[in-house]
Amino acid sequence: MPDRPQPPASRGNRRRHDPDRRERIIAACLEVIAEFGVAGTSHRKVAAAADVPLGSMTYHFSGMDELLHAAFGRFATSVSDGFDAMMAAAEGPEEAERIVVAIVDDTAAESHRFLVLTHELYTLAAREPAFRGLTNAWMARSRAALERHFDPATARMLDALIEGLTIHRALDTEPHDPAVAADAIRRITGLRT
Amino acid sequence: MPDRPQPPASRGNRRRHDPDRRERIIAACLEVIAEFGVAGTSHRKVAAAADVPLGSMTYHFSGMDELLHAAFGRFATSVSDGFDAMMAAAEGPEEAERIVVAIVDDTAAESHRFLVLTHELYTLAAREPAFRGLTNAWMARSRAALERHFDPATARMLDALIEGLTIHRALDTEPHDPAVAADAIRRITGLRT
DNA sequence: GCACTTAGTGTACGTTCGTCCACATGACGA
DNA sequence: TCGTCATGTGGACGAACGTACACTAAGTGC
Repeated sequence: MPDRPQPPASRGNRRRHDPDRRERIIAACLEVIAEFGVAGTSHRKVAAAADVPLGSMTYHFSGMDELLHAAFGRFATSVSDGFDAMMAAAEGPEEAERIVVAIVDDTAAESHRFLVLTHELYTLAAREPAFRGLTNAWMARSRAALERHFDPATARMLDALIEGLTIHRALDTEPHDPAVAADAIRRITGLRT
Repeated sequence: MPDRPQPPASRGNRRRHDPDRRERIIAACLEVIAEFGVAGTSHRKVAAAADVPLGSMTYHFSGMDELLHAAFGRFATSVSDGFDAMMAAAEGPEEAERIVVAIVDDTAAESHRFLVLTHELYTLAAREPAFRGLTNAWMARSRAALERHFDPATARMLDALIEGLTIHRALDTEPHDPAVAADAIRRITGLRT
């Protein structure tokens, strides 16, 4: 039998020292943004999602902006990592092109979460220069990854095209002919696969 | 000497019947969104910007969603109108291509407002299907405008490319070589100007 | 000019928000 | 074991929010 009164079981026996706390908050923040948008994100919702006390929010982050910055930084980095790894795995321009086509198809079809988070970030970056660093770094890494297989100018064009194709595919409710995207990419790369 | 107390002069002697009121609210709403984002838009801010009483908000619009829908509808329509007019003015694919290149250059350089509002709309559409109708109609009109000069498949590709180029140009802080965008567009159209 | 309808408004309510700070708690050297 | 310190917390506070509704003002037929 414990000699101190137990904290309410529902809150759980939170250990005081929790080294992953900050990371958990960031992860929870991304989930909240994905569900409610930046517009609907609040310290309270994030705290609830991460199962941490409200006070932890201002303890770990100076304010909403810092939290958003950290969350989107993590998001952009992880997406960049994934893209870079895929490009690194390709063994030549032809295979790289095939992978790019697959990415455009898959992104549009599957990942709603990715789409929402990306746009929330772009929207933030469009208005507040403080978030431009994030998008800049992301774009720079995308281009660098593409430059493994294409010349710099083509890499830039491809990067922009991927962006536009992904957006239009995702937002359009009518079904798309996948061949159109593949053809567009081929016209940019100039490869005759 | 008036027998009734005057309303405060600062608020002005608002006429009761004001047929443009709804439109003024919509216009003010767009300005608020451009400045504070959807996240920072409230009935109160819009009412202040439009110089109408708070009660007018719920009188003219059932809620924030309806207001946003009306505002973005107006925005998308006006942008579509502009683009369509420009395409209609072009006298052949070569001129159309030149105009498209100019649009990409200008949009990135000048219109911060356009960029912000566009992304706010996309973000909304990405999360809430209720706003997809707006983006769908917008995209459909863009494609139709391009189809004045290009075949349907090329028009789709061009539309997506314009999107991507505009975004990347606007968000990138490093200066861009305009020739890259022009070259990308040429690769898609296949024209040898 | 009066009675009645319609259009529009001011305000108060309950909710949710971010921030703050007095305090509780675990870590740790003596 | 105890005292001290840094870490972390709970709850209170004022500001801002959307909504609802009793009301005023303008329009309209007589």
